[in-house]
Amino acid sequence: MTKKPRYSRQRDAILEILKNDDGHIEAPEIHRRLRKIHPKLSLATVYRNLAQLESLKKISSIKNDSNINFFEIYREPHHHFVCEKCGGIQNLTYPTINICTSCISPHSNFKINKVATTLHGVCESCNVSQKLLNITKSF
Amino acid sequence: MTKKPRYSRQRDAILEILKNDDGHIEAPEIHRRLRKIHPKLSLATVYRNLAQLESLKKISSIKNDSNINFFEIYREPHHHFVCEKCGGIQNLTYPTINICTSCISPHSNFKINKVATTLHGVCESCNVSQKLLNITKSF
DNA sequence: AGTCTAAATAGTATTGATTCCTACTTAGTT
DNA sequence: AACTAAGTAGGAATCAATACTATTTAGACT
Repeated sequence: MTKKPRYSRQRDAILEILKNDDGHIEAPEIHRRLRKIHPKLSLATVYRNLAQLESLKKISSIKNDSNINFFEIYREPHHHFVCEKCGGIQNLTYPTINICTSCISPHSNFKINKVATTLHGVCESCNVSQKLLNITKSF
Repeated sequence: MTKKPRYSRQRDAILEILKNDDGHIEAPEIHRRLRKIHPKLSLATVYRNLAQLESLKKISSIKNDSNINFFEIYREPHHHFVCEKCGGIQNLTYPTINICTSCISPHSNFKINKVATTLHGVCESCNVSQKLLNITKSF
């Protein structure tokens, strides 16, 4: 149905960055990294290709609480942890829970494309530095 | 710890709107509705109070795929359905699954504040109108 | 290996929800 | 009644993301 997109060096490089990173990266960070090799790469190109790659299911995206979009290479469904302090995102490595598709069945005319379970809170490193700060304050 | 905020007619009116609506409302829509009674109400005031009410756990918010924030009166934890077409949000009325807190236990230094499960797809009314459109096209 | 064209890009302008800023108003305490 | 810290109105600023436009290029077809 959807035609295979034409090759582009830029898109390839963007995908390569995401393949070789096990974290979640923002578009401007991808842009920054690639500028070292492709000095003329435009940020708009990064955004356009990320959107295209996502619609091709080669990558996936998740937003933190500040609405900033983070990208990762496509992986089997999993959950995310979003830090409210630093805005960072981490994958949670425990079995996915496939609960929703059956539960939604009463709403038979809905079309479900994605089930996302996201935990919001304070990540390990922010939590530790918060504790240290509290100790300091108590003096 | 946190001091009780001073009374404000505006904040009260915002909370009242949300109490009397079982859906999910955007800030500008709340602003629009209240302007009829409070013609001088500022949109910034609406946003500021919504943020405050949320931190007091009196309301909760959820973003659709276009990053638009929707607000509802605080209810027991439940899941949401976000429509990719119209951007609308609906509550899913089936038991919440409390899976995550135990699964996250290996990450003992994390602080978990919220577990959000959100389904993304096409809602009933958008799905129906899509089907009608396809029938029309086939002529 | 040259021509053609739709897709992709670079660079910049624009958008739009949300937040910031500042002078003014007001709840509620003394 | 005066005081003051919290709240407000109105408009400016922010900033991630998208739109726009002239230029470049993948890759198909002679």
